[in-house]
Amino acid sequence: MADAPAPQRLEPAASSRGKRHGKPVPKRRPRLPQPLGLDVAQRLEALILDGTLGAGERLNEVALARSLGVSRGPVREAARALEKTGLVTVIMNRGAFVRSLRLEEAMEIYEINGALFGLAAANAAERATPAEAQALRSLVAAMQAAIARGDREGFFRGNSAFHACILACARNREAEALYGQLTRKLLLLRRRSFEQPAHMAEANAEHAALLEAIAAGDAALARGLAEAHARLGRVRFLDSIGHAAMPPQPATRGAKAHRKEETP
Amino acid sequence: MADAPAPQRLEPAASSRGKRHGKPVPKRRPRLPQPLGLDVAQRLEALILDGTLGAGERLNEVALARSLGVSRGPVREAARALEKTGLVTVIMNRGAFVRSLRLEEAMEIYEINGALFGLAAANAAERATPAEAQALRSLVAAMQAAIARGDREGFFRGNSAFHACILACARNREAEALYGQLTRKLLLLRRRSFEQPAHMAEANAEHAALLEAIAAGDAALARGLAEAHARLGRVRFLDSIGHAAMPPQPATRGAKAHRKEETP
DNA sequence: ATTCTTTAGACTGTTTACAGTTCCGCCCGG
DNA sequence: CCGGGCGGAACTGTAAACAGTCTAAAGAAT
Repeated sequence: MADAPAPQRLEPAASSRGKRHGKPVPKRRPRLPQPLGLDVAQRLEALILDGTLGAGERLNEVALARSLGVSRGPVREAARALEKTGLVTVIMNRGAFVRSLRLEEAMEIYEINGALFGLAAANAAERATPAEAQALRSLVAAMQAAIARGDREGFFRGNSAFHACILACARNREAEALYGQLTRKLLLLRRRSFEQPAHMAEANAEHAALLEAIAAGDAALARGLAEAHARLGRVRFLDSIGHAAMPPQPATRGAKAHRKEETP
Repeated sequence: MADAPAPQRLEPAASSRGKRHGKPVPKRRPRLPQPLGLDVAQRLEALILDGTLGAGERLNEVALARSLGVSRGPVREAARALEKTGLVTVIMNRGAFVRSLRLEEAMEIYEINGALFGLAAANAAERATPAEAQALRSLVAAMQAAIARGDREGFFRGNSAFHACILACARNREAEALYGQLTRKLLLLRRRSFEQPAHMAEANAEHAALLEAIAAGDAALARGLAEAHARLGRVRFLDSIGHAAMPPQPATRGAKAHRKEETP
């Protein structure tokens, strides 16, 4: 009995909109150039990938609306958008739930990402400009420096930038968007990138080889290296979480999860 | 100023809900098991792929809502969902427009589809059951029959089923969904599949070879054949529309399109 | 005649209100 | 003691109302 049977409330009192002194987020928004729903969606996505909204948690429309200072409409739109990107699941008459990525699905996404990355690398080898190749080179150097000083976060950022840069070199906007979306989805599982130093060094060596293949214009080699990198990245990920299944159930913080919390 | 300064709104015909004698679809819907927005999205998608909603046309929320017998909320949701799938573009304060796929984007999608299909074929070679192989075989036979009797529609259905079956054999739900989505998006461009008989025969020969590779469990060969099939399919598509650019602009029917109709 | 300004209209973005459903606790009968 | 209806609260789905924006046509000035 971790919590009282009382209904969970994000806001304690919150009787109505009559009082004006304690309201948390009633601030006027200064002419947003984009629809509110999009903004809300981005914020919700950040909240989810950030872990503030735990896996399996329900997105209470009214609570979120009050918390974000908007009405339910944009929140609904945002939830539906996030459903399309796969971050939440919507069930009729029950609401939107933060999706918990099963390991199996993550493996599927890794496969797709590998194919996409291989395609991008091959294209990049044929189409990348010298400037882009140089950018890749400096990114690899930056990652090496991050590894040397044990900067996991820096490595993570460099890694993301490196992959994104290759996708950009491929001149395939669709693939670029798709890859970004899938990669974000993977973040559902590995909340925080806590790679081991050995892993980082290994990955960056692969990066260097791939970069050279691209710079040399060898599409076939680049593709092979990229696919191998994706496969090895998957293996490294599995290794970093214990090599075996380890379903993400022990991580569910029971404090927030008090209902059945199933996400079919 | 007690007298109405200007509160009286002159009724611009067909604006308010004053008249309702000619309402086309006010019928009560019998408890739909899915949210209305989803249903509306599916109907809109059909309308778009069907060509009823021409390229570049604006989706008038109120008109569509009345026409479908629902309110604007679900229509908005549907439009946003279709935006996520890439069938429409939404512009702030201007509305949702049926997207016209440029040839360049279609080529990008063809590339992605090729990578995805290659991945699926390789997996299928390793994981397909004998029953599934048999299903593929009968599909190829059915397509052959359709070709023999000049049944373009039948061939098209068989072709879709064949590809979908391979994706299903790959045991990668994510890839399956993605492939379907991308393929549907391609339908924006080639409204009606009017392949030439020679094209159909060529494609089916490739199907047969691919099928054999999958049945034999040769993943590498299957992947190569699948990717080649995708590439050749792209070439055939280009050939069937004139081999050159031919931008899809002449299709804008002026009757419905009275504005500038640009879709950036 | 042409161009700039004004002004009305239509439509989208957002909010608010209502109806139906689901879920939880509670009471009652076995 | 336990299982099964029963009522109420909370929440979602949907509809309608409100407010701001963009478009476009009409009028005035050059």
